[in-house]
Amino acid sequence: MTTEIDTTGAEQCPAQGLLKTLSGKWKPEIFRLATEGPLRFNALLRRLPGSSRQSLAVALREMEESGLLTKTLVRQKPLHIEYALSARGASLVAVFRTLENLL
Amino acid sequence: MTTEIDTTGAEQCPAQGLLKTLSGKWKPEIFRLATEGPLRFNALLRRLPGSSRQSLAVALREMEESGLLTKTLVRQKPLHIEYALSARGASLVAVFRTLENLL
DNA sequence: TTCGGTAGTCATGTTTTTTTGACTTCTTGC
DNA sequence: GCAAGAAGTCAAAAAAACATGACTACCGAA
Repeated sequence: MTTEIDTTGAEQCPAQGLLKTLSGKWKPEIFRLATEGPLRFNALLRRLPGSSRQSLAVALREMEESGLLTKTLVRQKPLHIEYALSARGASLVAVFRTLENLL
Repeated sequence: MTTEIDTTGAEQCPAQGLLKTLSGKWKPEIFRLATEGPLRFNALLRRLPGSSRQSLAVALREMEESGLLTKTLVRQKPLHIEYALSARGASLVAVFRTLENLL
């Protein structure tokens, strides 16, 4: 393996970053499901037939890191984690709705 | 090759289609360059170091099919083809600008 | 009629992304 | 302690995306 220089930070436009955080086989659908309410890992896995634990874990981590989702430990009945739309994520929903009127 | 059932049309939300037509290694940058003016195949190839004729051909075709770009034969000096933003593509630019204020 | 410039296609190989299946950690209930 | 359900991790295989190099087709000028 040769040493690579990372030039991915040299983006020409802020929207490119967003496209990246929403690109991938499952992220768009995860985002849409998140607009319907908070998500739990295993339940999400079942709602995305053909997906895998691995890709979901990666997608959720990246979407959280980019500030689209929040990850919350819920101290209740069966102690679990909830992924929900962040404020930033919610503001995106509005933009997407605008988008739908143009398409 | 096994027979596959195409369920890609069963999208839950119009924005998903858009994300698809803008996902891939080069499409976002092609889109951005298109906002600066019409593009020609070989010139575009040179402006995207590391890209290939093949991926560009595919990306341009898909972006045209999805109505983001128009493809025009220009009957002039060195008879060429121009890829330009369609009206629909241009309206997206406005949305992206809105987006940038949220990020 | 051959040449240079246009815009591609095609087969192949490499690289990246995703899936698969086994394994881990934590917590609660029995 | 042991099992069961939560949310993962890891290595390896399979699939998809992309790059490379050779080739095609079209037009206009020499």
